[in-house]
Parts: sequence; C-alpha cells; structure tokens
Amino acid sequence: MTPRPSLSKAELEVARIVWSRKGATVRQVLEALPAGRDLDYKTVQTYLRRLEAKGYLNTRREGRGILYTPRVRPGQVVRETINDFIHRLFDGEALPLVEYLIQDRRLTDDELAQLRAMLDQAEQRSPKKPASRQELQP
Amino acid sequence: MTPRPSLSKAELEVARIVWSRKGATVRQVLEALPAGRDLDYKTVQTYLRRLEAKGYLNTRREGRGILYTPRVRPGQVVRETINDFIHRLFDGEALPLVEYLIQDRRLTDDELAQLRAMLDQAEQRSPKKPASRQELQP
DNA sequence: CACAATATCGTACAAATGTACGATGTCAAG
DNA sequence: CTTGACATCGTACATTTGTACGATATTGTG
Repeated sequence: MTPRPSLSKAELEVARIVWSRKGATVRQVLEALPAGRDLDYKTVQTYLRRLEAKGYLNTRREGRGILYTPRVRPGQVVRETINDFIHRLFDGEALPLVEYLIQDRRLTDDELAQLRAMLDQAEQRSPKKPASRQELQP
Repeated sequence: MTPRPSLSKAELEVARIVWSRKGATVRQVLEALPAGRDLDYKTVQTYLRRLEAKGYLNTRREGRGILYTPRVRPGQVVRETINDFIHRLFDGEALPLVEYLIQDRRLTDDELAQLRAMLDQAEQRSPKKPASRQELQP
C-alpha cells in the first residue's frame, strides 16, 4: 500500500527540516539542526541523498549546490508514520493512544480545551471527504 | 534519562505478546503471532533473548524451557515509546498528533464520544498525581 | 534406559541505519 | 586564468536489526 521505504529516525529528522522550509540545501539543513546535534556536513548529505533515493525528496541544481524539495506531501508522510506507529503499538486503534496521552497528562488544560473544540468541529462534519493524496511531481 | 536501549519493531511485536499473557515461552510467542507472520522458532528465540539483554524481560526456567516475563511495566514502555515518537514527529507536542488523528478520521463517532467522556474526566482531576514508575524486579 | 522430540546456546549473516572519508568538480574573487 | 572555498560523488565502515543455522542439552515415553 505504501510504495516507498519507510523513514529512519535520522531521515525523518532531516526531512522535517526540509519540509519546514519547503526545500533546503545540505548546508541549510546542517544549520537548522538543533544546537548540540552536530552532524557532519557529509552525514547530512548522505541522509538527503537517501531521502531522494527513497522517493521522499526531489532534487534540483541551484547555483553551486543542490536544492532538495519535498516530493511527497509532508502531511501524507506524517499520516503514514502515525498509522504505522498505531498499528505497531495498538493494533491500529487510535483511541488507546489518545487515552494514554490524556491519562499521562501530555495535554495542558489549554490544550484539553482546544481538543474539546476540535471534537465539536468533528461532530459537524459527517460527510466523509476522501482527502486527496497524490504525489507532487517536479 | 531512559537507561535501556529502545525496542526495535520486531522486538516490540514480541514484547507485546509476552505482556498480553504476563509471560510466555518461545513457543507460546510463536503460536500467538498473527497468521501470515511466520517467523522461525529460532528467530523468535533471538528476539526474546535480545529483549532480556536490553532489560525488558526477565527469564525463569520453567520445566523444559524458559519463561520470559515482563521486567519493565508495559505501560511504562508504551509511554516511553509514545514519548519518543511525539518528540521525533512533533517536537514533543501531543496535541498536533491528536489533531491529526481526528482530522484523518481515525476515530469513529463512538470513539469520539468516548474521548469526550475522557475529557470530562480529565477536567475533574487537577491535582497532579506523579504516576509511579519503578521496575518490577524478579 | 534409550531415543525422538523439543529446548537452549552460541553464532552467522545480510540489510538497514548512523556516521563520515577522499577524490573530484565548480564557481566567485583576486 | 588560477586558486581557494565549498559542493558533489562514490565509497566505507561500525552498529543495529531481521532472520536463521548447527551443535548440544533435557525430557517425557516406549
């Protein structure tokens, strides 16, 4: 069902940086890494190359270097990742996960309120919108 | 902060089986695997050994074979796993995850109602209970 | 008690992942 | 142009993970 290989931890880390700026070069990713996470330039480069090989990113020559841009929409990757996770940990049931989050106080009072608002919204929309999910071609 | 190495996918899969029956032998795990997932006896054995080596399970001779039992409480492992996941995907924010689940219709109407009930419950308990989290020693 | 069945133990090995080196190409400034 | 700075490309290599083999120990049953 999912054609492309899944993301490793390190790959997800750099993919998120690329997503956050709609595309990035090796150096940009390197600079966007959180303080303390000091990977080598070459290492980041390897992750970006692998992301392209796995089908998650496109490349385009941009002056001196290469610009990596999203090929699959981030939201879709996130959904797939969540889905995989829920299957591995809760047999595909989403509710137990949410239950854990609430029981474990992972939401502030404010967030609980926001969540409640979301539920109100969700109640509204019965008609199932099939959420388009093509890939972005270069 | 987390002393023990994290679980790999295959390890989590068998750990969950051990948890579900409060302990299991290699054969029991093998038989509890979902149809279609046919691992070799030796393979399951390796995963169980690794789980012990990583500190997740205890072992006890049980007649002919070895019984593997939980050493760390499943709930704690689940929490840690969720926590790690949320950090890797959402910088530690739980709400965006829940939002995704709702937006992506991962909860049935019934589950949405249950969730609402949970929120009502959560509203009740302001005093923060610090959730004990020791390990189960043999 | 001997044996067939079933365990365990030590080990193996390929693929995936994390991390990086050396050689080579390119471009902007002197 | 030449050179230095910074890129890319091909490759490497240790660790972790997925999966399993062969040798040896244990045990219920004929």
